[in-house]
Amino acid sequence: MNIKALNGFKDILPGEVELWQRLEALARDIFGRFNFAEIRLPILEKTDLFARAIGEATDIVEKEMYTFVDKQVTMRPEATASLLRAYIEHGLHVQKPVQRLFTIGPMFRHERPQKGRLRQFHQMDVEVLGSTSPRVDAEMMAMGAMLLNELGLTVSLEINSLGCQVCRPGFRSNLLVFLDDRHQALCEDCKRRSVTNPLRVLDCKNPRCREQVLEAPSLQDHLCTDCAEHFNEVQAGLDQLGVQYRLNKFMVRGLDYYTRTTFEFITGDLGAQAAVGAGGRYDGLVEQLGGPQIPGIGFALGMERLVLLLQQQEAKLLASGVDLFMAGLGAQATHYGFALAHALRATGMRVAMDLEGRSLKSQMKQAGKLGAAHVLILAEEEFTEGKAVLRNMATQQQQEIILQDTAVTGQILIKLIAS
RNA sequence: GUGAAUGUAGCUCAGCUGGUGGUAGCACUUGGUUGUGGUCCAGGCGGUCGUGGGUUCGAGUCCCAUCAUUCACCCCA
Repeated sequence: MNIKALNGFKDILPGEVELWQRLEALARDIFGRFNFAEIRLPILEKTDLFARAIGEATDIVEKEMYTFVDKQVTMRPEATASLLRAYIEHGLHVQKPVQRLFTIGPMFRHERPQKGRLRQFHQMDVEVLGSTSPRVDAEMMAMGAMLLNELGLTVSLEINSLGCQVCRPGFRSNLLVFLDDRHQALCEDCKRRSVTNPLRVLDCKNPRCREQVLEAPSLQDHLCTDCAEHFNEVQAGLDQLGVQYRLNKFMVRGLDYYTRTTFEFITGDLGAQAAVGAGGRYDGLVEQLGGPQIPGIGFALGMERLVLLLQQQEAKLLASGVDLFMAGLGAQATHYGFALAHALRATGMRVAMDLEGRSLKSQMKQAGKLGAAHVLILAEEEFTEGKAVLRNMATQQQQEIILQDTAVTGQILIKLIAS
């Protein structure tokens, strides 16, 4: 076998899939509690959409997109751009002044894979459009925290404010002056960053840069009164809802569209991939994409990273996949069991049956491995007398049952197993 | 895109300075129990040693290339 999955692409096998299902089910439940509606979006969009939304100069757009060059289309590297496109295209802002939407699905970025980072990865993406209320920011983070908490994960929340079009330019030019003075002391990456994306120098991991940056002009001191007040109210909201967080004035988000509130859910258990979820406000983005002047805020959770944490933090789930194992011995009895299994499945019961004609011992082994709650033993001798044996695998108790036609026997079994 | 490490059974791994691929563990399977699971015991199935070259009488082992994986950088969820 020399055909393998592509580098950075993974199969999710039975065993792990159950974890994904549990994650999605809980997320849908919680998003529902907060009155979010699901939206399903295409994976392929015009390349231009992402270039405009994410930013021409970002790494994602510059070198990480899967693009069909001849068709000018790209497999989405993130969900927000697509979601806003759909929002604008269908005039959802007219239907409801505030839209709360979420979407779940695969994203694609051509990066070098490593732990918690794949080329096809999955995100749960949540957005609120049409509100500038700081309560929305707080509620959104509270919802993320609730999900992580109910998954049993310990993850910390860091927040910051990046200001708006009014206050960011002033901060940016002050920062540029500061970085110019220290240029020689910065690492190579930061020398480059100070030209391409100066804000990113603030969260460089290099200890020397960190030291330099300690005295850098603070974003907090440059916030205009509106932004400062907004950020204060966000924090007040988090306090009111009892959400733990930490102010990180060096936190900068990578995508160009963020304004004001930004936040990250961080773990120390995933190596270099600390962020399991992150997002922020993007008050100018809808307009920038050709829509009306509508504010928005959103965040994405990395599902691979959550699943890794669930596995790592021993959040195990062991559910029996089988209610009944049908064990048949002999042609006549097996013939009857084949039909009985089908009748039971039609009523909703999960029934497993070995169709290979193996020994009873082997069939019992299979039943044990599958975690079957009960086994119906249809053996030649009893079968000719119209009887069979129902075994409770947990208690090891067995009882004889009288066989009738499959429909009637099915009803009897359902009652016996339920009791 | 950069750096480093690693590729031997379905999985986890032994295999020394080159000399016949491991009674290895897990998993799968058969039997011990003429018809009863999870434990135990005995057997069985299972390998192009990532791939392609080279050195050598001889390569899993050394050299080169290539592909893949992992971790880190970059970036990001």
